[in-house]
Amino acid sequence: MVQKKLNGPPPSPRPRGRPRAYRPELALAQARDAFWRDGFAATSLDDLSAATGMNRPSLYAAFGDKQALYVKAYASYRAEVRETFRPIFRAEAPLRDKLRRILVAALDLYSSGEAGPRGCFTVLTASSDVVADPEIRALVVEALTSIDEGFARLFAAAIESGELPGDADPVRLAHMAGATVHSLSVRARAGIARRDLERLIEDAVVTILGPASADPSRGKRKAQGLSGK
Amino acid sequence: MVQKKLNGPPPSPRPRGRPRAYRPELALAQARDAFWRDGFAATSLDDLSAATGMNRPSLYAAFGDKQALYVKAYASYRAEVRETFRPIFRAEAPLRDKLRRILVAALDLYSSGEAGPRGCFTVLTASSDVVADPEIRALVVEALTSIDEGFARLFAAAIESGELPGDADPVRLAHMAGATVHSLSVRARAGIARRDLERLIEDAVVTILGPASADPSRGKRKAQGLSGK
DNA sequence: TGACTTTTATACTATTTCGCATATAAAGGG
DNA sequence: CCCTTTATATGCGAAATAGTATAAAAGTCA
Repeated sequence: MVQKKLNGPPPSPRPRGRPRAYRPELALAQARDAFWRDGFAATSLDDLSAATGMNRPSLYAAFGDKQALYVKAYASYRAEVRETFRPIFRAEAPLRDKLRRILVAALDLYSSGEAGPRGCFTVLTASSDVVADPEIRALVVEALTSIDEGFARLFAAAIESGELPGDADPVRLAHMAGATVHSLSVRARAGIARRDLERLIEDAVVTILGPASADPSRGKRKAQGLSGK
Repeated sequence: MVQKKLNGPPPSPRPRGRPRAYRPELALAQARDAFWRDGFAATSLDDLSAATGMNRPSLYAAFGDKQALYVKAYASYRAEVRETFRPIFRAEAPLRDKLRRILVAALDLYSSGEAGPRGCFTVLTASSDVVADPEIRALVVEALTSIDEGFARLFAAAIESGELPGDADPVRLAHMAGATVHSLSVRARAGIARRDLERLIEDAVVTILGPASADPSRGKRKAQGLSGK
């Protein structure tokens, strides 16, 4: 019985012509790395061609012109960052540990890069191009908002669970956590030593949540910088 | 009595050749604005020529090549920023007002720019070029350090004067104030509304110094987020 | 096998970019 | 009035850059 034409979409329908010599997702990640390091203007198509292993006509066929490729690369960065942080934000853990883990994960991300730490694509690379390109600006605003909202949800949940006092202002705390993330990004890219950045993280945790109780057996922590507005 | 040759340096000795058609300081400021807006790579010599009104040979004679001009432009930015903030840091005022004024002055600076807000040259433009140029990196590290140290001195003086409790940690508070500045810069350049950024400033002041006392007649403010290392 | 389809590889063009060579302009000195 | 000095103006040229035309390659389908 011939069933070829009756099948739904097979797992791999093998397209008609010559097969691709690259994997689109991988190539996009490599282009993203190049843009992330050098920015839009300083990354030439030759650089992108070398980074992806694709020649220019293939780049154009796959992603469009340089501008379109940049937008796609940045969007892929954002998607990957979301995937990285979602489980950390959702993890079951005490608020203080969770906040610290989030900031350390951000630091890890910003410190990565073979040719030196790159900071955050949103904060450094894309923000620079914001003046020239409204599409990038919209993406950057969305990213900044999303950071704040993630932290605000975190703190709101902590109020709900009693880990923060009821009169704490989640938006205010989220602003400061977001500012810490931005600052980590800038400092990491400047090459500030990791030890100093870990110190910054501790300073932020203490400032946002108050000093850790010396005696964990006491149910109520010394809450500082929490209430008000 | 002929005294021409005996005089010390006259106020304007009139140099020998054809007089300059530009004022070096002004031209440098205009080049700085161009770099500030678009970054190193995206600013061409034609752009710089148009911005300064100088043609390229004059640019080279006055400032050297593009790289050297960039470094000089960034250095001039730093010098101007220092001049702007020195009096605000030194002003005689309550700590809370002073901190707020500093942050508002930063916001004003970052919001400036004819073609949209530019953020901080250090945080956005120069940081992007840090990966490629060690000289820029050194300047950026110096700038970041200088921000932290300025705030740390401010808080240390406040401890000295009794405005902050003796066990407050000036470096920790300075880290958070610096982070607020970095965050303001990023958000301003992204085009976040000024109202929201003023809210961020208030949130930072409250988080760093604790909520303002509702009753100023009481000598001791409710100190929050202040003590502890 | 041979027509068809899609991708890759090479080479090309038009433009931009940086840096500089050369010629001209505007001042002072003797 | 001519020479020297310094700056400006024009424009050249080599290299880089973005984007594309064209042809070869590597598959499928019948």
